Amino acid sequence: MYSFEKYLSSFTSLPTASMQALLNLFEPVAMQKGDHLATEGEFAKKLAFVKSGVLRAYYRSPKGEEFNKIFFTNPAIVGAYSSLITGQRNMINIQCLTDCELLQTNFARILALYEEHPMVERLNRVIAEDFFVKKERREMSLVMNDASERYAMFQQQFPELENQVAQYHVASYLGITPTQLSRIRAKKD
Amino acid sequence: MYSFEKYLSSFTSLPTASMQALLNLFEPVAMQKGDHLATEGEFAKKLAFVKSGVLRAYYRSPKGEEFNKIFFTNPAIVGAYSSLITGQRNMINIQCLTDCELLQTNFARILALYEEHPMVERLNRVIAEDFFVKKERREMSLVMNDASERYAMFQQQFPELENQVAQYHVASYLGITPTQLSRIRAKKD
DNA sequence: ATCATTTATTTACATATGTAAATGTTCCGG
DNA sequence: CCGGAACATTTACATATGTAAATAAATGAT
Repeated sequence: MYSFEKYLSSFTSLPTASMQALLNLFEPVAMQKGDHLATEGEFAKKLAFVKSGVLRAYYRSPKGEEFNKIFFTNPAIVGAYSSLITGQRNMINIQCLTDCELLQTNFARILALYEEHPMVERLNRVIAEDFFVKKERREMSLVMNDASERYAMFQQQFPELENQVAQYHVASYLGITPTQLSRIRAKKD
Repeated sequence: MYSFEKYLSSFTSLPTASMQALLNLFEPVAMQKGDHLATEGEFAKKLAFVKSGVLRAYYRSPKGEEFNKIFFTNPAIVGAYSSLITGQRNMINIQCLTDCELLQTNFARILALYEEHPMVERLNRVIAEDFFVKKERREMSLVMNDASERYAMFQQQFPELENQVAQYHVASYLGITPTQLSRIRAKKD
């Protein structure tokens, strides 16, 4: 398991005092399978680091269909990022697919560090940029690759995950129905 | 036409000196239809503001097919953002679809302002976050909406644009073939 | 262990979209 | 203006994927 500190350091190095100030904001939280970390319509407040377990972010269409957007496993930062940074109402849901151990804080507390610890703001920017790049890769693959290619990529990007979450969650992530995922799997053999 | 300064101010307010320092980095450039502002495989350097004209960002698949990712019209900031911020080789192409007037600079010159003008770094973060939110909306619509819904959304988001660029560019943006776009258009009447 | 519930696969059919080729249309350079 | 090139639409057919329902398999609670 990657530690939070090690994960943060992989983005940009922080003065020890700033790193400590930042780490101190987070407290351990145990969540259960099915629990939500963020719900659409709210104003998002929480940001967390995934120590263990699996979460998903998903949209819901007006008709109530759910669309999985991304999975989170250690190490990852999880939160309704768009809502946190814009202050707008949150449009996504974040839910534990297994029991999870998180390190959690209120995002406002991080913002409050900016003045005294400018490198925290820089870290935040670097993380935002990293999110951006990952999102770009996913967008690219949604347009350029067909479902069976995306399935192969999913297996590479999240090895093991296929055994930890329901097939229909994977299908939803790939943008297809469980039926179609079954067909793709059947064809591979 | 939105001015660059007004556009920047819409993100976050900057001290006059910082705004001036930033604006001074940019110089007017006239580009012709077909010219490229960024090409895949390079290390991106340029960042520009669109004063007039239309540009597209597009990927190319290994087989050489092109996939339009987004269009840029006034007011917008255009550049191979992922490459600029990560320093990795650029994966996208940015091309003028009409003659364009831009305000252009070398991204490194903006980074060089960070120490003396911390608000420029903040502005940059805010813009990165805005990109992120927009990208999220697009990703969402690629999964949740079918092509004919995406077409309607495109018409809303880029009114006028349909008359300025070739139909197959719009089709590529929607993730469908020109044939399919024709069918969708035919069905509307 | 057993049974009920959830999840996965399969089947049959419907629809959206792709491909390739033919046909129309628009646009631009001479 | 003309004629060719680029673009758009249409047609016919192929394929990917969706929907709904039946069946099979896995899982979890008692």
